[in-house]
Amino acid sequence: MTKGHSNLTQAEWRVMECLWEHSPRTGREITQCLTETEGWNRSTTLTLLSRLEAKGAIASDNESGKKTFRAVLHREDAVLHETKDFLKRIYQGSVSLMVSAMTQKKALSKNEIQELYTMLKELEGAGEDV
Amino acid sequence: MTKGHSNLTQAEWRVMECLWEHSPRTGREITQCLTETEGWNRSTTLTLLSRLEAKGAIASDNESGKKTFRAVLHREDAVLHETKDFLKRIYQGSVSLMVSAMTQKKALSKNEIQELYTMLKELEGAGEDV
DNA sequence: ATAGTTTGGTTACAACTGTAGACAAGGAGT
DNA sequence: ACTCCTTGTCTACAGTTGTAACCAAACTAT
Repeated sequence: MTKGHSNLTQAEWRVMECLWEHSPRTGREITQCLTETEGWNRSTTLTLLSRLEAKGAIASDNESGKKTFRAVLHREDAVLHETKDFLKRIYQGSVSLMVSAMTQKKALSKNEIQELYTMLKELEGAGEDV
Repeated sequence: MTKGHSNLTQAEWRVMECLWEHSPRTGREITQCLTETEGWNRSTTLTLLSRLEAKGAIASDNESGKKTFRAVLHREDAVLHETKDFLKRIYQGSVSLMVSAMTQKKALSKNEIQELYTMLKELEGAGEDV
């Protein structure tokens, strides 16, 4: 799998996005959200929710009769994990290699470059005095 | 799928790496390479080779009795495709978002940052007069 | 020619994914 | 209490992926 081991699948990722956006949420809200954005059948979303709960990525609370789901896995962590995994697989773990490859292929817009540059300039500056 | 549509799977990617390193190559060389690096059974590699050929990512030549395989899909293209796909999935397509996320999580070494910065500085310079 | 070794192809199979129908428990309206 | 809707669980199923055993053609050394 573009994925490794306990990574999220693409479909699961979509569910998480939905929960990260706003958590906790009722099943109704989640299924609705994904029916709209992905055209999924209610069951599909529910199944994904189970799988995610099994994986420990989300949890459900059932207090007061109303069941709600909430993300346990933090977006940042998932993102970082996925990113590292990706970089390792394709670029031996190096971001610079990636950026280099992209620029070579002219896959970065002027804007992107500019933005990146500015960001790094700051980092460099901040880094000086550490 | 961590993958979109006609993307390479992780295992397939490994086979391609092997072929990209040096192409064309005989089945023997490839299976050997992957047995060493991945511990795969000969058959496993052969199966992957078939699948890759079916996908059109590689091709085989059988002239002079000796069969050889060669990469058809170029590494750069595969890499670019995979990268775009990844960025879209996780960072709405933005590299800067990615770098930003990584720095926030302190997932970039000083070196990486330095390297990136230098690279971009040049790009910026080159960009001026386009 | 014969037997053993390479080598490639075919088939298999379990785990994982995407996707959803069927069913059951809990509420709401009458 | 009875029926209808809502909501969650279970089951299913086809396609993909990782992994490999098995078989047959080719090749090699006697």
